Amino acid sequence: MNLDPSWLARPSTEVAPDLVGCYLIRRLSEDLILRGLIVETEAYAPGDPACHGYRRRTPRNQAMFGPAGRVYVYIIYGMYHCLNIVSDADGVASAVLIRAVQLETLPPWIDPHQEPQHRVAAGPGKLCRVMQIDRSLDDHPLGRDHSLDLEPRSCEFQRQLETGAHRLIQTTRIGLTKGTDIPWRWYLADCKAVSKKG
DNA sequence: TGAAGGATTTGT
DNA sequence: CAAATCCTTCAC
Repeated sequence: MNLDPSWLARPSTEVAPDLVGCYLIRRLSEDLILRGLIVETEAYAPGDPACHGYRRRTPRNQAMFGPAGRVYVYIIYGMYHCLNIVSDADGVASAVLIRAVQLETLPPWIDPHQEPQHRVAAGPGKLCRVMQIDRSLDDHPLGRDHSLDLEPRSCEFQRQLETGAHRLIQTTRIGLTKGTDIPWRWYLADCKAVSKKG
């Protein structure tokens, strides 16, 4: 990972906005590496009724309680997977849901006629589908030697944020029944790859 | 052991 | 707006 590991060992509400603009790397083989610009994230943290770790540690959510720099992957609605980057200190149930990425290049099995490239990973379930992320990766570490990795923002992206050429919007999270009023969702303004507006 | 429900997506 | 679809969690 091109990021200092301690960078993720902060509260998810700090990590989530900082992850927007970073790259998610999926290494499927030597020849097939997918890179996606993270454009939308959500934070889940202790004391948050929507957090899977809100009640207690279970076999499903145990990865969230682990150290920062690993991933928490779960199945939702019986048919989609969602990818989280585990954050904060070891023992703290904290993670950042990656809700959307903008893929640099499409994997060869995706037909560009079916859907525009900027929409194929617009949504947490869709990005896991197109990047072939499932529960077999749950609790796996991020890193240069691993099938999942993270790269920091480019200098140019950072500068565009600072000059206002890119804007980060903070608002409420999507699809929840609890904690609906907590504004822990961040996305890149005017980005076509974001799952939903608002 | 059973039932309710869910951090979604898609099509009507 | 409702269905698809099944795993997890909690109650009895």
